[in-house]
Amino acid sequence: MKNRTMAGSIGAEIRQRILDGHYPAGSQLRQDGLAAEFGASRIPVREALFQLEAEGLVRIHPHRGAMVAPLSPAEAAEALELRGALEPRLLALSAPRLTADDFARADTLLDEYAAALRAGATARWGALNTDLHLLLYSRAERPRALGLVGSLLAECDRYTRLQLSTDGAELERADREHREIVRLCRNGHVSAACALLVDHIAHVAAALMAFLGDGPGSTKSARIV
Amino acid sequence: MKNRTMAGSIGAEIRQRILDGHYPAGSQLRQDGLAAEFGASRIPVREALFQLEAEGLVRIHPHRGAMVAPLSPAEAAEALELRGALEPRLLALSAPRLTADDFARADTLLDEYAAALRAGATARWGALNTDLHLLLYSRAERPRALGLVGSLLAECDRYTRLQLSTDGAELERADREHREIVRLCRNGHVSAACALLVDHIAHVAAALMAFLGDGPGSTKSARIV
DNA sequence: GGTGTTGAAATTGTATAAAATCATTCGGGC
DNA sequence: GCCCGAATGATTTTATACAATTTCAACACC
Repeated sequence: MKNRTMAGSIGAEIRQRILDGHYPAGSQLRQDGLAAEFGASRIPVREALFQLEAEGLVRIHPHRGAMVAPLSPAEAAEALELRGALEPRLLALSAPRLTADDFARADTLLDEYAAALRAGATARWGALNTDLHLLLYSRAERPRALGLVGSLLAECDRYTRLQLSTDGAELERADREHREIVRLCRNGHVSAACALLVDHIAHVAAALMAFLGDGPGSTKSARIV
Repeated sequence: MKNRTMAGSIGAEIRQRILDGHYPAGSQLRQDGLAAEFGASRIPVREALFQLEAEGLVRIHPHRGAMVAPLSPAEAAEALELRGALEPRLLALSAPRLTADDFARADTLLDEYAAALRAGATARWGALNTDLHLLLYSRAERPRALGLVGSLLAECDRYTRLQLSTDGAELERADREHREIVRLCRNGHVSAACALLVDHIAHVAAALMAFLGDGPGSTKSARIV
């Protein structure tokens, strides 16, 4: 446990379980049960839930408890819209300042990504994707925007995980685009990298919308929630 | 008190006091003192502080307490950058859907603004500015972006309040631009309104940066923090 | 048969009190 | 004289206990 406070570590664990799908979307998160599960009191659990609500992963209704934020096409679209508005700006600021160590770490992430791709380990993909994107923006010196994009990436991972259970071809395309973005950044072609990033996010959005619209269920929200 | 929970009303009150300057930037917020001040326990105070930290108005260091988020030119610049990235998109989506009632309410806000301007009541200005901007974006159907912009507007108000103590001319310019934006939206000139909004935010940013740089103190951060 | 009401059970919100952590200060050693 | 370390004080963090609110179900009533 690297977190100094219990609320922080509990929050990190709950976040992980939400992203893993261990706590399904829309399910109630009872403070008492969580407290018993973590061997703690309800107060650090409450604080963890508040933090997760700020990140958008949990919804809290006063006197009615907390639930895992439901998945809806509208919210996925909004999250991807925000990513499309913010990430290119961050990349434009950060790319010229990326160091050799940063690119080395990016290569490592890309290799891990490819390994997970061959192994079919979709569980690792979400974290790797988030780490790569945040690494590319890390030199922008925009801490608030960076934290916000981190939350958005986590939220998008929840939807992408659904999508990947039926369609794995998107992963290869994402891998190619990631490699190309890194390559363009390394060679100093910042504006080209940003343009490709815009396409990348737009394509993820389009594919996800197509998937959410053509889901096996009859109605969209019913299938997802 | 319209809030259903005590933590909510305490949070609203603390937020108001931060925006009013009643709790100055960088000052410690002791849970015990706040609890005594509100006649409540420390737990709802804690939850209120967590919520305010998510909005960016409060910084919490584990085991070291909470403080009002300090003011720095870098953070002001980032907040205005984010506003510049988000608000035009929201206006483009919302403007075509604004109703007659919305415009009537906008006129009311503009009149109140003008009245406050004549009376020299800069205290009212922040809330009116926030309300007007959020009203213009309210039909975009982007709840997450709207909440985020609300937080950014609140944060910007803290800096603008500083600036207005020495320079009141900016208020008139803002008033003119607000009226023009509303007029363009009402007449269906959405893209022109968005372009003016971009200029509006850019000008606020430039004026604020000039003020923060030319402050009476020698160094920038020392004067502000 | 449908609807409104009333009661109990469960869950959340709050208060009080104990435990852990951090900053400070005083004393001792180099 | 200056730096390092332990005790002290304050503050946060967590646990336990209590109060307020909501929800669900049974039941009377229209």
